[in-house]
Amino acid sequence: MSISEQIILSETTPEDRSMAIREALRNAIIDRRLAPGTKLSEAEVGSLFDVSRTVARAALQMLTFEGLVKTERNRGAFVSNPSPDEARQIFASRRLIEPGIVAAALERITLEDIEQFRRQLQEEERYMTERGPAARRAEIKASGDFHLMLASVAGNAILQRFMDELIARSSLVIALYGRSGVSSCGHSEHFAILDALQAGDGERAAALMLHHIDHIEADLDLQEKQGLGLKDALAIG
Amino acid sequence: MSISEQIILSETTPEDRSMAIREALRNAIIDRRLAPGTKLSEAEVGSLFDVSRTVARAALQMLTFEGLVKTERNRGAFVSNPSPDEARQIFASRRLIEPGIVAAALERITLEDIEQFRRQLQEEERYMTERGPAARRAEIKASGDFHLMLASVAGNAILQRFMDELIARSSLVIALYGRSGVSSCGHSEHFAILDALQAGDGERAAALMLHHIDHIEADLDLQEKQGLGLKDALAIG
DNA sequence: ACGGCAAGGATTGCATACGATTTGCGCATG
DNA sequence: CATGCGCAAATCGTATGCAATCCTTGCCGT
Repeated sequence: MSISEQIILSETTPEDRSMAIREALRNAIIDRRLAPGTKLSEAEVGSLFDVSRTVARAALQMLTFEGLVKTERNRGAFVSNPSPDEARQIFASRRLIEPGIVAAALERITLEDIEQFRRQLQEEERYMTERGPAARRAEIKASGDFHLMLASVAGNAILQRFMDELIARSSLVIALYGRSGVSSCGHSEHFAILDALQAGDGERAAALMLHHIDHIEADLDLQEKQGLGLKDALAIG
Repeated sequence: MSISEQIILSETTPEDRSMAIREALRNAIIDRRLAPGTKLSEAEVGSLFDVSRTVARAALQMLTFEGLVKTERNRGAFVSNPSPDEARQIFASRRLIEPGIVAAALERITLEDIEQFRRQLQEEERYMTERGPAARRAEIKASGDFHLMLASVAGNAILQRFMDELIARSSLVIALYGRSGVSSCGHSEHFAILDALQAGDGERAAALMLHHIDHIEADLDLQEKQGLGLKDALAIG
């Protein structure tokens, strides 16, 4: 493990430290500071955050439930390395859910919300001008945030939680299989969706969202890359 | 807590006992053997299943993630008492997801699957003839199983997990707010959906599924019945 | 008589200790 | 030199102990 920053979470939440650790690890994973396959030993996580294994374990359990880490009995927890097939399932799920989210959001969104969204998107535009892995990570994160904000105004806590998981895993997949400037096209599409919402055209907004997801997935290179070594050896041998 | 049967899970799974406990509690909750609001103390659960608080706690954590129990810090875990609003969100989510599941299932379902489904449905019919709370619980459970089986043939593990949660919470809601013979109409609708699937008519199957969900929700009496026991006592006294 | 308050009990939150299981390495041996 | 066996290190799974927190309830002052 190589989290450069020893994150101080003493001040953040006096309660539920495992939640804070989950959040920190979650961010590290979807930012790709923790590479897929990285081992997350309970003791290591615990010492990094200066807590006992008990609470570290709880955090890892939560992440396992979210599908961001895979736990093998008596072996440990590892950052999830989603297969292309898993990636396809993730996007299939999003295609199913997000149009509905858009429709629900249309019912409840206010002008203030839309203003807020626009400010957020303009904020993101700054990252697009920059290059480098840090900027790319910020892009991926911000792009996901748009979808999450949309889910939050939809007013359905359950769907919001589903989206939380889907976006997190999508970020992981994009970081793994992403090809190029995902966001350059994705960004304008976010604006287009907002426009449709503002115009009250749910039909169009949903269609745009579908296209948007298609574009994101189309930009991926979903090839079986390094089949865990074992499969490579078997296939080659 | 009053789980009559002290379930023996020593033989079931030599590994991951917390998972077995989760399963047992889960069944008890959706079968309504554990009433909403029931306190699930770590020590009590632990002693019931003859494990330490640690593993009991893990099981409760998982159930909390699924939304079947609500945990209050420093207070304990309680069987979830879904509000009418939560119930509406659950069914809204199902309306969003299940038609997509039907469509996906259509692509992959085999004749054997359909045969299996029919056998299952006929099996359920036995329960319908009986009366009493036990039969009602069995009905609710079986009715949910149909949807879960459908999700499993859809071939999307993520959606399947979402449905797992939605069905579990639906069962809880139906047990809480259900009015009458949910299944009498629901059952025939299951057959109708199967017929549409066998005919390869995804359009119709999805529409039938939507109607089916509508019917289930329509049969609920979604009034704020926040008794909490206190008000019960007051009303009676 | 009523409202605030403090002591007591119960329960969770967390840390640590111990046993179980797996992995990897070294050594003996063919 | 290759191979198989066995031991040791590491890590997880689980139990239990202690401290912190919250609720209850009885008490006292007003």
